[in-house]
Amino acid sequence: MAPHPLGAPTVQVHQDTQQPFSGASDNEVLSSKFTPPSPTLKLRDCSEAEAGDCRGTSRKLRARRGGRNRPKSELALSKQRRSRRKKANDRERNRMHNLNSALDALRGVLPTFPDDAKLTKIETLRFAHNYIWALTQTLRIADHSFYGPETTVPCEELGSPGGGSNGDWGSLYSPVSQAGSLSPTASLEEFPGLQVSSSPSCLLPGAPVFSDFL
DNA sequence: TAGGCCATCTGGTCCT
DNA sequence: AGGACCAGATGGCCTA
Repeated sequence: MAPHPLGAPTVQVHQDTQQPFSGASDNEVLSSKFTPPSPTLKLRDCSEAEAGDCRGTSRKLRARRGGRNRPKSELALSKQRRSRRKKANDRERNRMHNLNSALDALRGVLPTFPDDAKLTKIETLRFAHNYIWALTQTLRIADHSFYGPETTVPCEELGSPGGGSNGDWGSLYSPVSQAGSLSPTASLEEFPGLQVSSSPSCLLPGAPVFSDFL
């Protein structure tokens, strides 16, 4: 598997994610939702097994075949399916917990106030996306001012990703602006390197105008 | 109460 | 064969 940009190994997996259901066992969960195998399974089992088994193979033949290939009873098959499903559910649960841990880690590095409502998943992703873009633009502007202090950066050059349409990028801080719990300017107080200007101009070296991103 | 968000289960598909 | 990943379904919780 290719190395993950987020650095999967650094993601903390909490104990409770490893054993998430201390209260109710998986068996309880499964038993409450488990749906019995479909009636068609019986037919399939028969077709999967050797035709002779369905027509009544002699005991001698079955005995000679040995334990491994011995066709399992309906009960055993059902047990096996249930066991596999249970294991798959556990893995899926852990996988989602890992995903949520990574999202939490991402939330942790995004500039929000402690009393802000927790960003939803989609908000976190959009915010991170736009935040990275904003930081990238800041670096670009910093480069411009480094090589030429008098240099100004036209708005067109700063154009937002995706061709400058406001589509995706209209959502910079949208999570919070939509929720009303975090304004762009408020969050930017935590960015020492970033300055906010109410002016529509993009010509302030080193000062990205976040209102242009909105 | 409707709508949004979330966790979980589940079956399908692809890969090793 | 078994694991990872994905998307749909479902039900619970919370808030406007």
